[in-house]
Formats: sequence, structure tokens, C-alpha cells
Amino acid sequence: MKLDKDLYRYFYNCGTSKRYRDQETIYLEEEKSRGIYLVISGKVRVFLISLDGGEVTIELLEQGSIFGTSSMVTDSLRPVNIEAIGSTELVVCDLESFYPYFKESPELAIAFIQLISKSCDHLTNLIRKDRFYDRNQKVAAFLLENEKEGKVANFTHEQIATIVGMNRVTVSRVLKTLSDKGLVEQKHKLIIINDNASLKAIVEKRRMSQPTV
Amino acid sequence: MKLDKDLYRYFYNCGTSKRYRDQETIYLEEEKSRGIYLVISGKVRVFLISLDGGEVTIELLEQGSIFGTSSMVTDSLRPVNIEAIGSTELVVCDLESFYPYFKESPELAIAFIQLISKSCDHLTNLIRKDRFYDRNQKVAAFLLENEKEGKVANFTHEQIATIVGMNRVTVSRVLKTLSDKGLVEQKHKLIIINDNASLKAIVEKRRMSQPTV
DNA sequence: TAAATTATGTAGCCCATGCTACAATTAAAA
DNA sequence: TTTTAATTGTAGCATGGGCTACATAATTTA
Repeated sequence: MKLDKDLYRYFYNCGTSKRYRDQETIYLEEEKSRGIYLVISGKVRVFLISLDGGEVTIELLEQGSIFGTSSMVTDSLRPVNIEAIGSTELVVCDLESFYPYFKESPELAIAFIQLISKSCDHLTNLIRKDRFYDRNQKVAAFLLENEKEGKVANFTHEQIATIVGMNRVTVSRVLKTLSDKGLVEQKHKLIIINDNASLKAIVEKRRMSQPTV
Repeated sequence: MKLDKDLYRYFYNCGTSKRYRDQETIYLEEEKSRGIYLVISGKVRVFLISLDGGEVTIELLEQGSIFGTSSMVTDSLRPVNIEAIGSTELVVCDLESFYPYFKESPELAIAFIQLISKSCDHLTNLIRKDRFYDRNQKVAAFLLENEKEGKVANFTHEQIATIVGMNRVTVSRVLKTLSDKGLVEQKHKLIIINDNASLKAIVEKRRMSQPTV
């Protein structure tokens, strides 16, 4: 969830800055701490853990995103775990410190509502993919969603697996198939996307009408 | 999401009442309408549809709940479908009509933030169940979550299937097993829960230490 | 540059759950 | 009632994708 630039100051006004190392825990679901965080730099991973240690990544947050460890304003604590990816700087605010700002500036409240709503939509789409997509659609969708300038960088197959909800081996297989078909190229933690359109076709379960040559 | 009682008036102030028949569509994902709805009576089903017509129910809303068809305040429209279950009365507000109220009463904004946050947590837990639970855990969890006075009423196996993300046949099988074990009794669209503790044990993948006789 | 670590490829088995099909029951409509 | 429709039970096959296991390749550390 991205926060509008001119709202940053609210965080700086009432929050304190914190720095985290790669993979350092920011929040565990059994914790009782409450706070609202703004990502200044680095990356943050929101994930679930099963009884037997399995992990599911539900959201990756980058610079400008906010997140809360309690359900923003409610008593209930978020049933998620949060950790840093790479060196990461955050600003943390007490929940209570925010209340006066809400009163002073309804725009801030509205911004929050927008951000949480987006999070809802994101989760909804996750469920859609979980329930409706097969392994090819899941991987293809992941690639399209995480493409930057024709590349998907810095993901291992293992990491992709926890995001799309599949086995590492299955992810590897799908990616191999895609690169055999020439839709992507793989170079150690880097996937180059050659054929965007075909990936889209896979997600939408269409056959490509025009050969892409 | 349940709305605090003294906030009802905001809806009545700026909204108009609408009545829906059983299974009548309230909102389709391809629509462009925006609104915030309050459930006065009846029940509302929020669901997804796949390309080949499969349905997934992600939320059931009852009296006092609110929901929005656009992401509350954002431009993006919610990627969901919404329909009435049984005769249902709603109050609909224009999104824009709400802005002045946010300014006037920050409590309303905070209430909204709480409600959407809860929705987020709900979706998060859905994902947890989708990814981590097997068929027995899914059905047992469903029963516990929808129990009212020892009963789960008015769900067909088919409906349960769209909620827990399983096949109707599989749901029937699991329920048959549970009733064979005596944990529940089934009487046509009514499930009587005899052994709460054992259902919990199934969800948590524990063995019952004490026999429940 | 050797050794250790991390990432990826591939084979093959296995099992949970989906799916089709049909029977049996119950409820609703005619 | 009788008929029709909706719900639930059961069988059995089909299969997607998980899992273990190990090989190969790339990267990092020593």
C-alpha cells in the first residue's frame, strides 16, 4: 500500500525510525505490539506460517508502503508475520499517536482507507489465483506482476514457490517449460521475459492466435 | 464487518434504501457503480467467478455489516460479485456523500478503518486455510465458524463447497465421516454439532487425549 | 582455486482431491 | 397424492501437483 507523499510528514511527526537487517523479524503473529509502519527504504515481507513450518508470502511491500501490526485501529492483532528483505528502514508510529491526526486531517483517514482497501483487493486476488489458477497460470501471473523492465529479478524458485503457493520443484518445472518454449530466459535469480503476450495468454487460458514470430 | 450502532444514522442521512430478492445481483465485478452499503436485514454473499463459471464465496455478511463496491474511496473497483441471500434490505450511499461526514466525524473514518481491517484479517485467514488446511480441517473449521447454538443451519453441501474451496462430493464425504464418528448429525441442510472439542482437534491436527464419551 | 553453499534441473512415486455418474433420499410443486 | 426438483450418498477413475532424492550448475567463502 503506497502512501501519498505529502502524508509522509505525519509519520515523521509522531514516529521513530528503525533499521532492520536482512531477514530480521519486524513482527510475529504471537506478539502483542501495535504499530503503524512506513517503509522508508528496502523491502518488507508479510507472510504466514503453518504448524509444520510451511511459509506463505502474502504481500511484499516496498518504499512508500504502510502496514499495521494490529488491525490498524482494532483490538485484534494481525494474524501475520513480517520481516525485512535486505537492509530496510522503517518509521514506526504508535497507534494512539495517530488518532489526533485523523481528527485534524480527514484526508489522512481517507488515505488510510484507500490503502487498506487496496490491501483487501490484493488479498482477494490472491484467493482468486489460489482457487482458480493451475500451476502454469500461477507462475505466469507471478512473472507478469513482478516484471520490471522486462525482467523479474532477485527471486529464487523457492521464494516464488512461497508466493504462488506451490512446491519449489513444480515452480522449477514450469519455468523450465517456459524457457524451453522461449517465453522467458533464466539466468540465476534473474528471469528475462521475452514474450509478454504469451504469458498473458497462459494466465487467461487462451491459445495465441498469432504466432509471436 | 459490523458497523457500530450510533453510526447507522450516517447511512440513513445520506443513503437510500433498496430491497433485493433471493439471489438477486447487487453488484457484478464488471460494473462501474460505486457505493457503500449497509445491511439492514437479510444476508449478502461476496463471491468470485472463474472463467469457466466456478464460484468461490469469500464472505457472508449479515445485519449491521457494511461493504463497498469500489475500494471504498479509491478509483479501483472491487474485483468481486455480490448477491442477496434471501430477501435482503440494504441502504446504499454514494461514495462522495460520505466525504463530508468523514471530515465532520473522524470516528466514522476510524470505524471504517476498523471494518476494512477486519475484512483484511478475514481474507488473510481464508488464505491460511486455503494453503495450509486439508479437506478435514477445512470442513471442521467451517463448522466451528458457522455454528450457532450447536447447529449449522441452511447450508447445502454445495454451498459449503464454494466457501471452503472444495468439491461438493468431497464435502459430502468428509461430513459423512464426521457423522459416522458421531461428531455431528446431519438432517437435510442442518448439521448438529455433537462434539465441538473433537472438531477443534481436527482443525489443530491434534489427537483427542481424552475419549469424548 | 578449492571448498562450501546456494540455486536449479530432472526422475519417479504417490496421494489427495477433483470429476463423472448414478442411486437414494427428502422436500416442494402440481 | 404424484411428479418434479433439490439434496445427499457412494463408487471408481483420472490427474495435478506434492514430496524425496539426487545431479548439475552457479556463487560465495575460505
